[in-house]
Amino acid sequence: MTTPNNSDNLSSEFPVPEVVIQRLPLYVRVLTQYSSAGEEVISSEQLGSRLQMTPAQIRKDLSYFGRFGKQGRGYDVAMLERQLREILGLDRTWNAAVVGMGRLGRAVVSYPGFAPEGFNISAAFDTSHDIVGKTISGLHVQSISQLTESVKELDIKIGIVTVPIDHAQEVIDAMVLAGIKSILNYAPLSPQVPEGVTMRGIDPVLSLQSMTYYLR
Amino acid sequence: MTTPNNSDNLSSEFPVPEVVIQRLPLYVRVLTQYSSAGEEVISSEQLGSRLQMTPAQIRKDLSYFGRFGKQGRGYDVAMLERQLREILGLDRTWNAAVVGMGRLGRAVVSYPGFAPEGFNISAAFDTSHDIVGKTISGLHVQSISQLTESVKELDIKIGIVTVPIDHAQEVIDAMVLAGIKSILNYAPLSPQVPEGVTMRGIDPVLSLQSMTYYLR
DNA sequence: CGATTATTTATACAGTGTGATACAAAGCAC
DNA sequence: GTGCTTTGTATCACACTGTATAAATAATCG
Repeated sequence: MTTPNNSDNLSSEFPVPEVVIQRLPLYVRVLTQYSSAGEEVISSEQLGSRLQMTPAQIRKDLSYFGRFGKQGRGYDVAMLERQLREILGLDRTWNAAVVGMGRLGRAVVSYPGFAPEGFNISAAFDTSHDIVGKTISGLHVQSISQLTESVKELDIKIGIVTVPIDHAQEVIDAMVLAGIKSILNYAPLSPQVPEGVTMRGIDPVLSLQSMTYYLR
Repeated sequence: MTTPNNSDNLSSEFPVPEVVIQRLPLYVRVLTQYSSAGEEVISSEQLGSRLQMTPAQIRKDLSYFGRFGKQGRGYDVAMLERQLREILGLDRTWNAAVVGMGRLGRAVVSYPGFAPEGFNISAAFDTSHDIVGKTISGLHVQSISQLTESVKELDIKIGIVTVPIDHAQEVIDAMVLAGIKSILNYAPLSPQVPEGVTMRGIDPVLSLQSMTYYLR
């Protein structure tokens, strides 16, 4: 049985599988689209066909957190979106710090996709003295030694790593030391992080390298 | 039993799980590091500690493709790297086309991480007449209508999508029509692709949105 | 140089976790 | 109230991960 306690399915009672958590943002995205298309109700069938998943998979994922649907009708789009955003912690904004203000870091801080989703890049850091002190995209670039201080001052909860591979692990260590618990890593390596710190890697080369297998 | 045929473990005989394929590039990466550090032999134990995996996991993954190790010794670094690269199709170069020459597309074509790994961006496309005809990072930007022709002419096997979300699906459809079987998608949506086409999404917002769950 | 010990792979086996199927219960429409 | 739709979940099936072990190789020592 997937749900060890059949009397109550609230999320905090037992761990929700990581895969499920990773799918929730997909649901949110589709719900947002449906909502702006003026739809008020959506079925697991409709959600599933959009995401190429079985309807049952979606129902089961949602059942980890409660009962959101109406039988014979489906899910209220606005309500479900609101609930899922709350579950994921997307009903507020989050401050992030970018470390590494080279080409990649500049691209990240000027990427317009973060802010509308509630992710504010509120501080920028680098190790090189050539860059520290400059202002890039409205951000004053600070020395990495100021990281801990800024994290506290600006309530930064997310670290974004855009340094070259040979500095990545030390930057990540510094982030962990500064109390950051969520790290988005653009450097092409698999870093070591302690328990309790969540890491996600963005690595297009890795994606390409696994696709070529199917090309031969 | 995971290996339905115990007499022969060669890859082509039965499907290798997708998760395994996605881990192989990680192994290649660590092997490359070990190799350039002058190490000649590596154990599944060492590989595992680098990637935070159990040694048995690694041995089992490798066993899908053959017997590469020597008992009591480990794996020959150079040999295993060569074998894995061959399995993944990384023992050659691949040509890719980028569609969408806005901010993101420009960042992608100027990203220096692709070429050293054998991925050459050999053509660039856009829909906007403002951009078509310009030269960006040494690439002549063509109209999307020329895609099929270029794919054949330049032996392009990989498509990279960097258009805004509202054009992404049609661009992907065009790529599929042009015979492209591997697509790397930077647009924040879950596109529909037919069987036989492999898709990988690069979406930092999605990654952030699943990490915030653990922050609350 | 042969025997013994240590190491490490390859794999059988077991347990866990994830996805699909099936159906009873619940709501809606007419 | 009857029939239709869709959810929530129990059950099943399968894929994946971890444990344990036999076989093979290397290293050590008498």
